[in-house]
Amino acid sequence: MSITREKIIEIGEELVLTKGYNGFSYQDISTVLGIKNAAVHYYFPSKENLGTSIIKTNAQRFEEMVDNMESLNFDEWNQLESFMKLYLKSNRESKICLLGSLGTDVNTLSDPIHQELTKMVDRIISWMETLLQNGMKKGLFQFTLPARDQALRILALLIAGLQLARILNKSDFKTIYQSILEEITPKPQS
Amino acid sequence: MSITREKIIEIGEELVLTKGYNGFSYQDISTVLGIKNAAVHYYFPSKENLGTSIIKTNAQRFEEMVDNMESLNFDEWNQLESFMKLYLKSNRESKICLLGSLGTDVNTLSDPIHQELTKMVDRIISWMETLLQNGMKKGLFQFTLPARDQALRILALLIAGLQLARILNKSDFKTIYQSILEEITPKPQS
DNA sequence: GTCTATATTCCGATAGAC
DNA sequence: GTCTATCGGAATATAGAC
Repeated sequence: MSITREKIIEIGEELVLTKGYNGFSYQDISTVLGIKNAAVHYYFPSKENLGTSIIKTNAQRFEEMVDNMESLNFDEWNQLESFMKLYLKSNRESKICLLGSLGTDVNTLSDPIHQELTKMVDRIISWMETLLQNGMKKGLFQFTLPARDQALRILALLIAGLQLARILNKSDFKTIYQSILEEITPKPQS
Repeated sequence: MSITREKIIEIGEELVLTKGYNGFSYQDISTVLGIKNAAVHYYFPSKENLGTSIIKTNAQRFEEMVDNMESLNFDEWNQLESFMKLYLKSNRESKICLLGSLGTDVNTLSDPIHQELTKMVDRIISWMETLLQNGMKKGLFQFTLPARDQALRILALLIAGLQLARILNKSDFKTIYQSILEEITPKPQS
């Protein structure tokens, strides 16, 4: 796997998270690398190829993280918190979430990239659903909704939290972040 | 105020909500109106002018709705539900929220439009904060967070709910919608 | 005041050089 | 295999016709 190819994906992802899929061009990428924009087309013939690769790379990173946490025997609480900390990092860097960014542009995306996006969201939701379910059985979490609905809520709060924080203030994301943890923290019996 | 001008804003808003700010062109608008794209520049010299007008029109509509609900003596619960029903309608029409759409593209927007966006989000949050505060005093709502934090959460859930629903399924927004109402519904003492 | 013809820049993409 | 010169078209925008 070429190093240039990897850098293109990396820069492309950064651009999707900062300027949006329709807000950047091959030029933006090639300038950073000091090459002509057409050179990017060698690695990714169309922007659709690049977009798909960005999502796939991101999805793969997610799977590796999950595998890692499993092999390190992270409990459900720590797994969820590790996932959420990715969003804390994005907030610090004024980036938004890949899912929220592409969610805005979804109607302008071709089928392959659209499908890849749907697949990734499905995967994350179902991962979190299982995590919440198992964590609740152990008493690590407490919530009343069906686990999938609770997962939907958490993901939605993270996604729009980053968007709102970029418009308003970074601290607003931290507020939302904290409220998520409180939402699922087991309450002592009264 | 010219009728063409109003139609341009209307079509422009629709396009921001379906394809994103960087996902449509003056051509898209002029084609619908059966004129040349340059005619749109007569009304809005630059896309920045159009973008600003779209936000201002939207913000004005919000203020009119609030005024209306006040004069009709809507209680806080009905006011919040009316606001949220706007999102139900957007979900049916597969549109996302203006705030979420522009939140993705915010780094590509020029200062005037960026400021207009910030102003509108600030206004909505503080409106909802007051609403929640007053409604809680009357016993219409129940929540433990500071009112502004609770408002942030509700807005975030609505914004990302629409984005996720467009990627996954319309019914996922309804799930989130319902969960918001449950989140702030007063619980009977046990 | 309203719109069109036209300019300019930039985009994604191809053909071909090295 | 890697990259550049270049194309066709679309984007925003101006100057000027009616």
